[in-house]
Amino acid sequence: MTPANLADTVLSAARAVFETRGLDLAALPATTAVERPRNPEHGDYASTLALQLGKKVGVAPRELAAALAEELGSRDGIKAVEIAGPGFLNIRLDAAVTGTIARTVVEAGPAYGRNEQLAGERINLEFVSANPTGPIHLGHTRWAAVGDSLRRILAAAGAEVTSEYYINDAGAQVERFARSLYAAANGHPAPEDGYGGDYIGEIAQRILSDDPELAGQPAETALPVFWSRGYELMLTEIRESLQRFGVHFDVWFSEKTLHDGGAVEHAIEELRKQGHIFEEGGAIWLRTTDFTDDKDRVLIRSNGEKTYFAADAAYYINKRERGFDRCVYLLGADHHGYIGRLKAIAACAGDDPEKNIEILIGQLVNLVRAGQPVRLSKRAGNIITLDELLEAVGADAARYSLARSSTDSMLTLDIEEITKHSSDNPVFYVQYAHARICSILRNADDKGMSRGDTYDPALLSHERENNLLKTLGQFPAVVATAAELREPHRIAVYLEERVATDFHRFFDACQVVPKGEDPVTDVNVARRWLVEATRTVIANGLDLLGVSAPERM
RNA sequence: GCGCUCGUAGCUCAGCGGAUAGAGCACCGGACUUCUAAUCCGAUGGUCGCAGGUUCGAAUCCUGCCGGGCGCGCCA
Repeated sequence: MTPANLADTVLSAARAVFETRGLDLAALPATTAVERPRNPEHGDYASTLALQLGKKVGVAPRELAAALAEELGSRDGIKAVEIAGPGFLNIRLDAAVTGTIARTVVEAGPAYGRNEQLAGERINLEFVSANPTGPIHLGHTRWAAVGDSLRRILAAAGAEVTSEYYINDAGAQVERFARSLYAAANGHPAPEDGYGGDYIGEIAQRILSDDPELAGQPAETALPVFWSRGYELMLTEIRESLQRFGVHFDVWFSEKTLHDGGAVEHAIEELRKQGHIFEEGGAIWLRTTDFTDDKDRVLIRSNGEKTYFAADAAYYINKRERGFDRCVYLLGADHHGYIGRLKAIAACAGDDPEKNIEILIGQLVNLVRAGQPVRLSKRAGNIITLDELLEAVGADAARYSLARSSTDSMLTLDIEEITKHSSDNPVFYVQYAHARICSILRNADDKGMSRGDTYDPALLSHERENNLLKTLGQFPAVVATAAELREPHRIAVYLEERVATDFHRFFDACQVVPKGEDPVTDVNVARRWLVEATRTVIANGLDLLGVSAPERM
């Protein structure tokens, strides 16, 4: 029995009690959950349903709990139900019930943990979207890791997800980039408003090696070439960096195509139809203050130029026209001022800003080494690049470290700590559990100890087997919660503090493969099921984080 | 000034209203002749920033204050 099954049982028992006593069935929630008490004396699972409902229906919580306990106690698989404190229900299960979780997990395999919570939802997930004017750096890296995990998690929850990278290839930034390349190619210092950093020189040299004549040519003819070649080389480099990081984008969306294809004009027409466009001082405005913005925004400046905001609006409308129900934006804390105006775009377009658009804000990341601020990057000038981070710590450690904590909290990564190949490093703690299991399974196979078709779940009765089984049973709920709250770190915390911990403790106390010449017992076989189930959960969980599950370490 | 966000062990961080607030690092003490010791077992370490409020119950929700980070353009 999984926790979800038990929760259903609790709810159905509550319904029975309500019917018997003539209580208001409308007070019952649609779903409930059971929790795992920290204190083992409080049973296998606990429910707070009586506490929550007591007041609603005017029955003392303890009295309601007593009735629920009696009803629940008669259900299959439940050994005992006790009432504690103000009305907690502490539930104990029959010995074999928890043991069946291993079969549930093994049979589901890679699908274990997937759920249908977000089935039917079409989600556009936009993240990173760094300007193609320099390498991906630390500021983007947290979202690369978290965004890609979120993509996997939302998909596991049944959503149809498209991950998207918005390329800001129109406007002044890329022009500055081109001018910087041109200056570097001619041995001049970067323009006042241009880009510094060694990569500018490197890219300029690559362009020159293809076309050495370019250096001497006037800006008029050379700049367009530096623009297009520089853009191409930079974007390729960005794609390759992200690929090395294991981050996948379904769509690379060019801002320029938005302008060239008339999407901005189209968007303004759509917004005009909704009645939120006005003219003032020769400029075209969107009255975002009709909704959640603190000031109105210019779409077309009085000199005829479209603003970046106009492209934002056009992009949002484009996404909706491509059929996405929900447009999710992952932005750094330095962009939190955009929430109001982005939501206002959706509202001005006639959408529901609470449903069709969602903006997630993540705090910034600091890097230190042994407690000291990390030296500045040579390559990017004043920031650390993703490539440098990858070189220093590797993709697995980098992704895990970044995905491990809530994006609400500012994160300080210590390079020294995450490069340690030892127990100091949480990612290895989880990966090691997986490698250990693979080793056990190899040994079992060598001994001809197969899993077979079945096992006796009652034999998995050791306290540490029980804890591990109950932990494995929580995985689908953890995935569902991570998807619902857009919080990938819950997967990492669960793997680390629950699964890997419970597995290592189990391993320490319970022999899986018989020692020496000992015969294979039914207990050994049952444990093999448990170990395979554990391997499945760790592999599935690490996959959601984009971290590898090694078979050997 | 206005707005967003964070404040939990020496450090880095968990804890979507539940029971005695957790983990890793650091520090101290134990456990390997047999499935991986990158592990396990134990000890130390807390006014959950402060003060009120909401309720059976608050680290969690509300208000105020203090402290850190960030943002407030016909810039991109």
